[in-house]
Amino acid sequence: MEKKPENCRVDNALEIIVGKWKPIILLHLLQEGTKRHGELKKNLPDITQKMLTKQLRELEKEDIIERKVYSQIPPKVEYSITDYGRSLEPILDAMHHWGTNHSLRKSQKEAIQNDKIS
Amino acid sequence: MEKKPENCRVDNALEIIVGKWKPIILLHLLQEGTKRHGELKKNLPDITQKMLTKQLRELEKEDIIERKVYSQIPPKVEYSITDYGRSLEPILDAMHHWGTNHSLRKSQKEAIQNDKIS
DNA sequence: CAGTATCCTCCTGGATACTG
DNA sequence: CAGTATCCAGGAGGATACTG
Repeated sequence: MEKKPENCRVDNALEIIVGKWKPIILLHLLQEGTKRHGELKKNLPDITQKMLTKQLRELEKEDIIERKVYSQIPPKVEYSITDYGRSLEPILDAMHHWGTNHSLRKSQKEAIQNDKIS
Repeated sequence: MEKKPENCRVDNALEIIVGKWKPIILLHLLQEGTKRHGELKKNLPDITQKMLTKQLRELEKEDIIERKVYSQIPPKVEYSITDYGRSLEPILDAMHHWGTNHSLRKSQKEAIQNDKIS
């Protein structure tokens, strides 16, 4: 695996992960297992149905999640992480770890700023 | 560090890294050390000056890189990774690793498709 | 229940020209 | 050399209404 900048493949991973709701959707499926469309919607109160469907479809197209349709009325659709999708977990963990530390750092900086002012 | 989806901090990290040219800029600075504006431009043939400046400014604002200006004519400006920026390396490595494997996987899939057709 | 179908807004990124 | 200043196109994401 070449590490020279010219051979950068970071964007290949970013393409998959980037999307307003993709990381949080992946965390739900990774940590809580299979979920129905409606359950995800309930856990993501601010997402619209259109966006939820769109993000799920994009993840499905890349084999990150699996979509299982039950032909019944009313319809039932279940989403789950694929093995391949699970391979993203170290990346998501690393980002969550860094992100947690980053927000800490930011609030500390702001505290210092406020001290200076007062 | 809570790992429940509701406490997701992945986006905090994504915000910093996402940007058409940020990952590759970071790799250059991480792996080749301090660089002048013009050197980066030369290594990134397709970037416009406006975009290069914009991406660098955004990284600087987050303390990921440092900008050092030499007051002389003609001007000289050097960019380098900060210690804090270096803390992103595990994330970038993980994404590069995953991304390399992902493009391999994709080309294998395409090969299978072509076999089926012919 | 789990979607489509429209319409709309904003923001990212690019082309191009100019400057201390 | 290392930037600004404009102008512009495309796409991501959202609001809302409808449907098998």
